[in-house]
Amino acid sequence: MADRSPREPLSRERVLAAAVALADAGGVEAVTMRGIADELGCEAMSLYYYVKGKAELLAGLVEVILDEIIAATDADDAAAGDEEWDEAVRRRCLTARVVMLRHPWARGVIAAHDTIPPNSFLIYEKLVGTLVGGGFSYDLAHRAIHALGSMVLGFAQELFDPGPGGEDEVSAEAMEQMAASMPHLMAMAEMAFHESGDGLSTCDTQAEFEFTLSLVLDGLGRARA
Amino acid sequence: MADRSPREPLSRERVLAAAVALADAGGVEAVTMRGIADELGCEAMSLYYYVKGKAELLAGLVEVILDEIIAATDADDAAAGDEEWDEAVRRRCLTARVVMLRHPWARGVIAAHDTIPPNSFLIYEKLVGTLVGGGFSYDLAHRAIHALGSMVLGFAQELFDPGPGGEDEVSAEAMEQMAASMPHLMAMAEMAFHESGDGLSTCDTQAEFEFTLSLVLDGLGRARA
DNA sequence: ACCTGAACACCGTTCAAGT
DNA sequence: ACCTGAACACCGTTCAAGT
Repeated sequence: MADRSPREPLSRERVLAAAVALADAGGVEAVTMRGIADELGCEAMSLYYYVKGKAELLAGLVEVILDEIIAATDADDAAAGDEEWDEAVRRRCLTARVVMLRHPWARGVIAAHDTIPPNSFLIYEKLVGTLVGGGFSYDLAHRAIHALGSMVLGFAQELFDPGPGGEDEVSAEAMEQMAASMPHLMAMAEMAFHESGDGLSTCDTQAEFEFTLSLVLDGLGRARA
Repeated sequence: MADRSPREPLSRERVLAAAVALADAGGVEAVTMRGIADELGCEAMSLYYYVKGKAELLAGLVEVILDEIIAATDADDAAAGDEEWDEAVRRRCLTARVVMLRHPWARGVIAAHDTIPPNSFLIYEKLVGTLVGGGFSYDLAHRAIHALGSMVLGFAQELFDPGPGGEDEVSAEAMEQMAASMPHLMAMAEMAFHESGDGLSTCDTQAEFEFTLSLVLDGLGRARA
């Protein structure tokens, strides 16, 4: 699979794209530094100029497929006419699932990855927007995100957990810049902040789990009748 | 971590236990043939006498934590008095979650693993039993299993899919033996068989996904009001 | 039957060196 | 700035050989 074109410049995007192609073809175990290099017609060490290491590369893969989900749902949103909040949410979940099915390896990689992909916030922001627009309180929207995330991605993530890495990587300005473009997430975070006295609260995933569980059990009980 | 006792005989169980210990302490990446051997005070090659390879070892790890879930829920069941179907199911989901939280690495390993762990059928059998006992049709019980599985394990598995491996590994007698001890699963499989004309049907995971999605969305809509 | 030494192919990663 | 050769530590796995 080497020798695509005489001299296409390397780039982080090309590296990630090659990695995705390898994963699609042969699963995660096919994603190897040397394999990617082969695909790109370069040496394995060249990749380190665009990616810090294997871990960052896998994180990059997650972001790529999340971007694919974002692109797909955005296109859908643009094509959609007037719809209720639940119609919109259902539609987005289904197209997200289509993307996930296109990359069967992604489930495992996402589940194994422990830090939150930054671009997932874009998805949440939009989702919370639709929910609040549909009459949801920020509190319920928060629970909804957890419930739906556990369905589509396969588990609920922490939303506001800074993670063990500390506050490096993202500068304060970049953070504020990001926050400015996500009014709904900000409002939601503030909500959570007020409720739990001690600073920026991490999600109570136990409570979220029980909430979703109740949703499902209630629904099953109703379906039984 | 070597040199536990002068001469404890190796065994598949000890190998898996050592692997779990390593994973608990350092994540999946800490699970290495040589690492396990160190833990057990033997050489890496000795492990191949009890485990076919790394893949089978990971499959073994999944079974170990499923066994842990089974043991925990069984103990709970024994301690529980009279309860409605939904109380029992909720309780089991919660204790299953406790086990999953004890082994954070398990989520990724299970999600990455593509074949169905045999002992998961034990869990399903019991679950279907409670549901049917609670007035569920086998059809709805089937959907319930998918919905709950996607919550606890993080995704819905195929239930009757023989998998790409063909019918080796499990002999016909062992299969029948197993089937005899799982009347509810058998009944459910027969149900699915009758509905889809063409042989032993694989699950329509798309339909299951949409069903669970509707459960969640309906529940959210109700919570909003 | 159970375990191991030696050996192989392959991996991620570093670093000094090339252009 | 971008890429690579050489080298290292570490994998999984095989196989013939030990007891």
